Amino acid sequence: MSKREQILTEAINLFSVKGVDATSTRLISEKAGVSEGLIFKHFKSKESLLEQILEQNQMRISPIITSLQEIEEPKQTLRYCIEAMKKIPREDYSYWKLCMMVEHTSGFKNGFIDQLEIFILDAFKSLKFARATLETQLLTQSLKGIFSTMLIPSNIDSEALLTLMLRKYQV
Amino acid sequence: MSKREQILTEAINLFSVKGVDATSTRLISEKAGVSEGLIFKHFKSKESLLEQILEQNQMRISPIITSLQEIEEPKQTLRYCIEAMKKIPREDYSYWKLCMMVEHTSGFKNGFIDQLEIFILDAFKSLKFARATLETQLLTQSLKGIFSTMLIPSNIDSEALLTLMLRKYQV
Amino acid sequence: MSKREQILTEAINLFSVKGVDATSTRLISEKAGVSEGLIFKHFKSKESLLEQILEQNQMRISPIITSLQEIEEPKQTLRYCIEAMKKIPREDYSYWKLCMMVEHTSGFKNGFIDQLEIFILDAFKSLKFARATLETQLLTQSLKGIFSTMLIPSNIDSEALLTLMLRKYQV
Amino acid sequence: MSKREQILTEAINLFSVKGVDATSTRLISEKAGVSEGLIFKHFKSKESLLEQILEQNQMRISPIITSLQEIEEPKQTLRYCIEAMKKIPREDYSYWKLCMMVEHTSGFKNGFIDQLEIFILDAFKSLKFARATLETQLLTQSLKGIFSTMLIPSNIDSEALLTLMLRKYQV
DNA sequence: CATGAATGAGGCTTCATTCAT
DNA sequence: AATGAATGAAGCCTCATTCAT
Repeated sequence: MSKREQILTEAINLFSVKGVDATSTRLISEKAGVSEGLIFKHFKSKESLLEQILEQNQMRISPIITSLQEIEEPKQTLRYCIEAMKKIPREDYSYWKLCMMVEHTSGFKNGFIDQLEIFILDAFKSLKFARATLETQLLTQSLKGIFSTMLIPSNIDSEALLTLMLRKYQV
Repeated sequence: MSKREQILTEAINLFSVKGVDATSTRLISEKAGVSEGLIFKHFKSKESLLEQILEQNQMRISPIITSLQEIEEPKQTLRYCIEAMKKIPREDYSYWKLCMMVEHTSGFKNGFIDQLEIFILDAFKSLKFARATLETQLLTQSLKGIFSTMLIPSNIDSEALLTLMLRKYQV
Repeated sequence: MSKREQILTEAINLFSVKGVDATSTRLISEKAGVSEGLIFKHFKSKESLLEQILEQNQMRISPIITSLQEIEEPKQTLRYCIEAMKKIPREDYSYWKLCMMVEHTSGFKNGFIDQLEIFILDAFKSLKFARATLETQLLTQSLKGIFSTMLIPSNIDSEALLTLMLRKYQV
Repeated sequence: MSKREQILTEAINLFSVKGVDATSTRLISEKAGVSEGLIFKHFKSKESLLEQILEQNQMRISPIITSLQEIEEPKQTLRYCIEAMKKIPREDYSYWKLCMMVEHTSGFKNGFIDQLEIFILDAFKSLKFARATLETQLLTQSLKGIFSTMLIPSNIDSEALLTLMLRKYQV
């Protein structure tokens, strides 16, 4: 792993645990085992480091989106979306938690669940749900709630919640 | 409003908008129209200021809890819980948003919805739901998701989401 | 003990233990059980509080000086001076330690031993010591060294040192 | 002289003149011609800066100790100890004054004279003094008293005092 | 590519002091 | 005489960032 990548990795970890502002570039450099100056050589500024991290969105979600696009049956789409968060590799949790945290202070809106929204909407429409948009928003927000129990340590069995959800939507 | 209260008010506002770490005590003092030193006379430290804010939990939620306790019919309890967030005074939004944000970095867990959990659980049990605990967790997390759309600016009609939710639970 | 005196007492204690600069008026007020403002009502400023403390010099040393003045025999004077520090009441130790400390940073020079100097000089002169002045300075500085072992906790038996000194001067 | 050394030098000077607490890191940085932050890059904290200064003890005294160790004749040892303070380079005065001042508030005990103590004790023992320990303590404290007249501006001729002392001990 | 010395701005906090009550 | 709220200046320290090497 290149030094650049080490910095990225540690920054994500620290940002997601302590928050962006509470994480100093000094600490990042120490954990990454590089000099503090190198962070600025590679990323210009702390803010831009954060931006570049958040831009990893595409790269981290694309395999899941690709699979989604291949599904034709709307019910299956729905099931896939509800269970999608189970497919996230454990080492990406920090990244998605960071996305979640950032949503509160900046206008950023590219959490994991957000990106499933269009697929869910299409599925509901295909299934002739009255008020498909509203149904989409409801499911989306519910999934966000469940997703957060996966990212923040808690003693909630998120998989069980997803199973229950599947049954509710009969998919 | 006493100067102490002005400080509390401005701190909540700023914390909830910019985040705790990104809000300087200097800025709080300016917005509150007091000297910076006064913050520390009243609250000892920035950290303890945050703690004292978070302790307002009881005071801010008790009217709603009190009403809840008087309800006997479980279906009505459920309806009340689902619609509870509508009863939050607008001037408390910042406070609850702050609670939400804090959940991610500290272990703090007293968001608004969290406190409805026991009532929801009792209701589900009374209604003989199989897996009442799981149902409770699902509803709770869904409500959290919806609640966050109320606190973070978005173009989602949260009231409509709640209505839809009521219908789903047939209450 | 009046509140004014309580302030004085605690100020002396704290100054002598932590040093003047490291002792805050707030701490003094707390230990003295009075409000911080009262210190300034009585003493105008922290600096002036210190000055008023240091002015207690006369009051704290006069009984010893009085006895000294009544002695006619020079050898007895010498013995009295050497043993004088034994006559200091224990509750005055803090005061004299403070005097000692202050000597290093301000030009203040009224430590306990300093005030014996003229009597020692007279005695040496009466005893026809060659270089009476020099002898005086030597004895004075030696006594200062011994005195400091009384004021700063150490495992030196200062009384024994004084006895040895008496023997050296054959008084 | 490196910036780190400039900081050390100025810190010693200011500490010894105004006292540690009365010397601000800002002032040190200004006198040293560096930014205030650099002090903390090099020394972590003001307290640790002081500690690192006090640790210079060995470095500053070792040439004198080395010479002492080479002396075999006890009388000569005694003479050397009594006159040792004359061998201190003038630019070290501030350092030793600081050591002296610090003795009063912290438990620190490595003043210049303290380190001659074992040699003096050995000498007295070799010379078959009754109560060698007591004699040592007496001489030590006397020398401390004299030493302080060298470090604090006064119109006492400390060299003359030392000469007188030599004669008293007949060395 | 990588470091480490260096900086200026700003952060939290404490201080001595004042003033209305 | 006594308090407690309030202040402005200053203190120590950390931060993101730059630059020479």
